[in-house]
Amino acid sequence: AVMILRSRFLDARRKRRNFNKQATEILNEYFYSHLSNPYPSEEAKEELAKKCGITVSQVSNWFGNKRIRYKKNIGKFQEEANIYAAKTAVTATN
Amino acid sequence: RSRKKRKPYTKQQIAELENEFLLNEFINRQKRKELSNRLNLSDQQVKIWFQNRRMKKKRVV
DNA sequence: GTCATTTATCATGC
DNA sequence: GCATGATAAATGAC
Repeated sequence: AVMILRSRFLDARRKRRNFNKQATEILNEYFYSHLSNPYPSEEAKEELAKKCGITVSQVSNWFGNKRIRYKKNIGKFQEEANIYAAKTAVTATN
Repeated sequence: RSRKKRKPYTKQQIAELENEFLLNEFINRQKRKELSNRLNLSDQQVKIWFQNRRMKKKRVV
């Protein structure tokens, strides 16, 4: 019983903290501009990690969660998809 | 062929798997069979558990 | 065998 | 009360 409690306490990686708004923006921009193939290469992950101020593993976690949750309920993310689609469209014209 | 649903193992099962992992990170067929039999897990499940466990160990930096 | 994934579950934030 | 990030089973490429 003590071991169980200790193992859970040591599992501090699970003490989650939300990413800041800027990092989420960057990740979403990449995701929705690569919606047909949302699998960033190792180099792309490192670049995203650097921009967002997080680790490569955290980038992988974010894309893993995003892909499955988007696939499971596309309707819920429709509004969000439109926002970033418009955003990338604007930057493309500039 | 449908994907098998992920089912978390019990504390008892994990405790015994971890204990065996301390002895040797690579389990042989013999021990694997006896361990899977004792824990009511398939031979494949024990094999996969050790693979994932080695990845987890590597991940801790 | 490793290793990037998929999927469900867990733990926390708010 | 769900959203979100991290972890635990399970699959598949290689």
